[in-house]
Amino acid sequence: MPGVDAIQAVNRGSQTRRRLLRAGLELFGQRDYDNVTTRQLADLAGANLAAIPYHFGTKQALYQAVAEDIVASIQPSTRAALLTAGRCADTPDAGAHRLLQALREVILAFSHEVVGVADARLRAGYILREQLRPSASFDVLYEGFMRELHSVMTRLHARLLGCPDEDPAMAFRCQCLIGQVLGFRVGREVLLRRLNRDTLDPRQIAEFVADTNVAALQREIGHA
Amino acid sequence: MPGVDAIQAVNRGSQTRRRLLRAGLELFGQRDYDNVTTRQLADLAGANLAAIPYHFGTKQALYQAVAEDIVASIQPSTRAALLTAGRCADTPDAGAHRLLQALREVILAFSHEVVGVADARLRAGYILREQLRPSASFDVLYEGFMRELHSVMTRLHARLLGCPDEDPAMAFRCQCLIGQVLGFRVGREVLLRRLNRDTLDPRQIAEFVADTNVAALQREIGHA
DNA sequence: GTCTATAGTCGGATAGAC
DNA sequence: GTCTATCCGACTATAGAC
Repeated sequence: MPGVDAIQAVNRGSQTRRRLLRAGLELFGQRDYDNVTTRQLADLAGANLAAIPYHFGTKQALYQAVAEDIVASIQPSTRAALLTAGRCADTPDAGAHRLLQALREVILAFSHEVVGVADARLRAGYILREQLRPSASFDVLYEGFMRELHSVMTRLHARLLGCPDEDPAMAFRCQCLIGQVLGFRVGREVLLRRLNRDTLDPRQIAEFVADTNVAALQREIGHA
Repeated sequence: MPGVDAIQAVNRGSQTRRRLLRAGLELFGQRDYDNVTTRQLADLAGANLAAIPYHFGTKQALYQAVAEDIVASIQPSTRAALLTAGRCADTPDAGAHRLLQALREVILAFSHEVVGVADARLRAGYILREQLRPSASFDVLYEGFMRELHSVMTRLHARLLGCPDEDPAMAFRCQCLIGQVLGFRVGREVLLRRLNRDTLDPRQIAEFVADTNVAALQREIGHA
């Protein structure tokens, strides 16, 4: 049986670990890997420099642990929206209205993750950097989230437009849709300058993207 | 009058300078500022390490000179498309067909710059990094290209939809459009995995984005 | 203009006391 | 588990010969 001292030591250790992960998200979300020093990570976490090799082995391993943490902290509501939409796309007699509704929910959830939730800026920063220069963390992010998002959206589009799931045009449409959301994150500075503002309302962005795309699809289906 | 030797020295110097700029685009387009060393720049340019301080003063100054080079090397055809479209948006009696045609040309030109031309990947890499973490180079890029692109697209949309230029919704739409193109650059890895391919055809991307957006606008106008 | 050699700084990781 | 002290390597920029 472990003594009280040992248990306290374990708790202290796991808290240091958590604070290092938090500092990792904060710093790697804002700056490139090589622009973040182990000293900054340790300082921000209120930990000692040697705590990084101790808890993670290397700086690189801490960086990857942050990716796993990002995947693990995706909102349950987003997971639920993807699950519902996936089922909906698999239901043969689902009508256009229900498919569009599901797509709308997925876009809103994804937008919320990218521009809405508390750490959205940091997490999106980390993910975008991984996209520009994939490392081992990219697989974690892809398998943990992106693959399913892409797959569900593609199948919804295929059903709505009466195309096979494998039609490349469906993947292209889906890529455009994701790009629209990411554009508000990547091109944020440009948009702020254009609008002469210094903030953007995340909900407004999410609803704008969802509404314009759903409306466009509605017109496209009606027209066909 | 400068002697033959002096002229040859000047030529050699300006060629070294040009090769350093080229190496800068190559390396800063792929990696973050701090992930590129002056040694790598000098090696790739076939120049000496000390040539960087000599020609540019500092590594940072070389980095900024690359931004100016990017703006300067935007295709004349793209400049022409923007100019034509801007004039078109300012012509009070321009019909929807002409406005849509102009928009189409601008999207094609922009897509070509981002995914088509020879150094598109490198230039887009540089610009995307600047968007994620703006430095002094961001102003160069914004004033040299982005502002006009955004402005022209916004005005075209405003005319097409009968809204005032200042309507934030027009800027939002424009942002979505730009995001769609950038999405194929940023999310390239994800799309390739989804399609189980290892290349994408730039022309296909450009025409896909242009066609889907123009068609959607046509339906929207017809419907209103 | 170009080169070699070097100064000066800072980074990640380790060793070993507590 | 945490700390201090330290090693070793890599980087930018400069000095000064050619």
